[in-house]
Amino acid sequence: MSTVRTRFAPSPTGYLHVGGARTALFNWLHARHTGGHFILRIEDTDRVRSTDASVQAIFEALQWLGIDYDEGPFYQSDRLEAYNTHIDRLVDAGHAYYCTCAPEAIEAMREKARATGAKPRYDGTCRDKGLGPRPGAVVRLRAPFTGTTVVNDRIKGAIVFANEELDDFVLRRGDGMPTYNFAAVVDDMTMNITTIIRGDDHVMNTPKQILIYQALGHPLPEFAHVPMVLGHDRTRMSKRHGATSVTAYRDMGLLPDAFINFLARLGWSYGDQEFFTRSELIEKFTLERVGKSAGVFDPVKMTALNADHIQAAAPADLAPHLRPFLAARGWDAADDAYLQAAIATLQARSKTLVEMAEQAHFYFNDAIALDEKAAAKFLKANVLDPLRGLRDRLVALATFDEKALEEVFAQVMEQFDLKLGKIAQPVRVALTGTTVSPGIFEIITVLGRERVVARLDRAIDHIVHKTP
RNA sequence: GGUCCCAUCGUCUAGCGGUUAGGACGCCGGCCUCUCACGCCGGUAACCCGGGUUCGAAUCCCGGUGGGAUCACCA
Repeated sequence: MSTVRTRFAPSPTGYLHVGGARTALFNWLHARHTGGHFILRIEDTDRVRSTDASVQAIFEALQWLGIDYDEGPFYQSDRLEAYNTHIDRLVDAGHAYYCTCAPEAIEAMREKARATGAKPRYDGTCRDKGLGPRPGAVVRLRAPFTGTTVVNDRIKGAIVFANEELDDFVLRRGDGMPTYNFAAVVDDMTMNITTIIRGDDHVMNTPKQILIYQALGHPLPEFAHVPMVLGHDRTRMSKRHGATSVTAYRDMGLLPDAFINFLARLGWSYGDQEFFTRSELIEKFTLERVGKSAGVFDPVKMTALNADHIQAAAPADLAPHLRPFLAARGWDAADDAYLQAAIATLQARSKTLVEMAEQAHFYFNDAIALDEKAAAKFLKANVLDPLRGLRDRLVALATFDEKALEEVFAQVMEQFDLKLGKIAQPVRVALTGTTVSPGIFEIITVLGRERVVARLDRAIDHIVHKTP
């Protein structure tokens, strides 16, 4: 059995969107699972809509997703020679022919056909004229009128098309560029692609492509059409459903591993399991377990999965992902050990890296802003002495760890007859400026004695000056 | 409209003739607790409809309905 070869073949006419990312992912997973090769090919035969910025955007998105390729990127625009030699083969063999019909004329014949309820297809005016190459002429496939073409899909099973539904479609445009269907077949053929995994929206192209394979006398690859990703209104996902660009999810603070986990589970399942690491995905992914029906993209569930991944990750692995978000806020996270310690306290309370960065504010801002309401409620004269007592004991503490801290708090609580809640909240406000944060002992330990004492002093000062 | 695909809780899904139809997200209770979270316990909620086949259908077949995709010298 020959080794599996899959490919992702986006057209660079915009950013990489969610559906494309999932197609890329499934191709990649199938290749990695089987020990095959994954190839990247840029389908830029549309000279008008293709842009270099889009190509870069696609690279950037794939890199973030962690989807690497073994061959490529190949550009169809570099391969015109290959398409032309195959066109010549087809014309010489009589499987294709030159056509000089004007686009307007063809549109007119389609209109007419639609009006009479007939199929809007090319009428074959040039089919038997035996025309040779000439400027502006297109090349059409001589397609069969009768019979049937069947797609044996790995996901959907056998799909039968009557050939009379197809017409002599264009293989090469008047400007010499191949059409999508032709270029895709020539490329898949010459790149020895064994398994074509792509979106559902391509099934209607498949019989046309099969006809081309047959005309070229080449064995068929396997096809696997993955169901669509829908928006909340069950229509194909688009801009009006919110963010569709992959990099937008990066910027929202998703972890790439969480994102691919979510994408994989949208359409693919493995029993009751929801959480998959990247290597588990590779190990367990098979086309057999890809479902047949389209699925709605649920950002809430995606975020929940992201929270699970954040919680399961090692702080050291999270740090590089969090850094850009800290930097964007102008915070200095150069101290890696400090950053990781801070992360460890935030993992259970962050659904996204954005949330984590926001909650990390007090770790990276020594000039913390005291929330007005919080200060008014908790930094009052009645806690002045307990805070002072705590401060002095902390300064005197020999070992500054959670165990010692708990003892110190216990002493202060007993001395002033306070419950932990009564002292923890004022301290929390003093250290973070707000009433919400990780556990009080955790943040004291992470912040370290110097910062803690300085902030307690500030709070004490605040009480002294703001309170009558 | 033609052609093609699809159909289990609101959503993602498990199920591949016999299950109290399971899990996850969400939502609602409760517990835990120094705040917020995490976690834990419990609850809510589904087989699109109609015919067959079968001792027995969510599972197989047919029809309907609904949704989606596609009908280019775009990919």
